[in-house]
Amino acid sequence: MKTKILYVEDEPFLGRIVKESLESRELDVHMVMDGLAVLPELEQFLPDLCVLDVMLPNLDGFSVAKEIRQRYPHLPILFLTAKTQVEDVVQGFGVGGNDYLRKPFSMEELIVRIDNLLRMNKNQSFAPVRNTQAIYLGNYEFWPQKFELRLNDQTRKLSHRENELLKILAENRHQTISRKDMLMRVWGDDSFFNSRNLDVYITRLREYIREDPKLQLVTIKGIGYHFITD
Amino acid sequence: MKTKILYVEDEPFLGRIVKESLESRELDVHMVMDGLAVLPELEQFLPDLCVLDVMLPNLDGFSVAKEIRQRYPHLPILFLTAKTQVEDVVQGFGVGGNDYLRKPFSMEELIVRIDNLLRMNKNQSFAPVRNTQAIYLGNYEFWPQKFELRLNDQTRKLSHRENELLKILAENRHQTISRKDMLMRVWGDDSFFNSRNLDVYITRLREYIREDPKLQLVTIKGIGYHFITD
DNA sequence: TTGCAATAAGGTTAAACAAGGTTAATGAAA
DNA sequence: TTTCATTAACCTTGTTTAACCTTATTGCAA
Repeated sequence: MKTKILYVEDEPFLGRIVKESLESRELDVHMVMDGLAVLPELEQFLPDLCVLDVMLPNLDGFSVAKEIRQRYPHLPILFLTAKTQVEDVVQGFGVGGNDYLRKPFSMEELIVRIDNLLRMNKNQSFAPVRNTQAIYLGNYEFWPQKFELRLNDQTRKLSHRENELLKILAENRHQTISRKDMLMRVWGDDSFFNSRNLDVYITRLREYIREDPKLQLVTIKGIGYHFITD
Repeated sequence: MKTKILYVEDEPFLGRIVKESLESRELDVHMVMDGLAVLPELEQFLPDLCVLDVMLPNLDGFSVAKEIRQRYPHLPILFLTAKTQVEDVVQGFGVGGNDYLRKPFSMEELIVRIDNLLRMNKNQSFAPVRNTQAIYLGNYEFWPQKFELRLNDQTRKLSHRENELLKILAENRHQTISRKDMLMRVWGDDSFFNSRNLDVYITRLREYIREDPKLQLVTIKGIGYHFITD
């Protein structure tokens, strides 16, 4: 499957050139022209990387990045902007950006920077969970697109929330994941009630993975969880 | 423990300014002025990140980067150079660089870019304990990724704080570790209450390792602790 | 130099508190 | 009307705070 780029740009001219240029490098590019359209598209498309223009109608690129970062802590974000002031760069990294390229830029440079971010991120997250492949968790097979968790020849159907949560845990196994990240990605906010909700789902997932004692969902009180799979 | 930066720069003037500026941000900076001196220093110092000037005497920055990359696949490398041609940028990423900043640059921008690389790399660097499996402490086995401390066939689950603290002690066994370092790494600050907190956890860890009299957690009053494991 | 406070640092234990675990009941949607 | 998500109630555990005790270090007088 091709690497997927979500490209947010409101200048149609520049947009088309960049999009085509990236596509000619075997990247699957979706372009969005409005800040408000980014999050819905993101959830649909599940890209491997975002390229964001900063000046956008309705919702500026920095705000968009903040929202993205809340839900997807490891998704690489590259800003592409005419703002050349150092304060803008600082702000860009401050809201969770991972690179910042000033306009005008050369396509070559954009490409090597994209490649670099993808390379750095490869072992992180996100990317693993997508296509029709299974994720192996101890003796279990987890099929996130099918909402299924298998052990030998038993298959358990997962609900939407169960599936989302297990996906996040699986993507981030062997790292500590904050409760906040989980809440933002599964529920979209981290209010008190959703927080107790998360506890309920953690209990349920622990029950589902109980058959393999190698799988451990360790609580880190006050912080989050740590999923151990071997 | 401070984050360590290896800075390779042959212009003494610029070098001093950048070094001091980074040090004022609580980074531990070693500066090297010759391409050939980089690898030995690297192995000694084991930095968390390298900042490389490209034009160097004896061995240029790109070649140095290639060597570094061979040995340390995940160590972040940031190029800092007067070369502004796109081909140079492409080459920089091609040899394994992770960011490329053109001279003249602002200190602010360098700092946010360094922070960004460190943040992105957090979970896969080559720091001493992270990639290790078990750490053997006398008759005990300590599995920091699993939050487990084993003796023969008994396994004790450690809490987050217990685990962090034992990790620091284990990493620094046979050296004196200051209370301040421990507090900063486990609690993030060294206020009075956390300080008493540390005492409580030290007591607890002493109880956990009591079965092997070779293990001694020696108090050095007014300074810190010294963990003896044989 | 010895001996003896005085003080500060840390040790130990238990209580208080907050975070999360568990289970069941309620509510909403298909 | 069954399934899933949410809310609620009650329980367990880790972390922090507090109180009291022990040990090292310091300063000073004999």
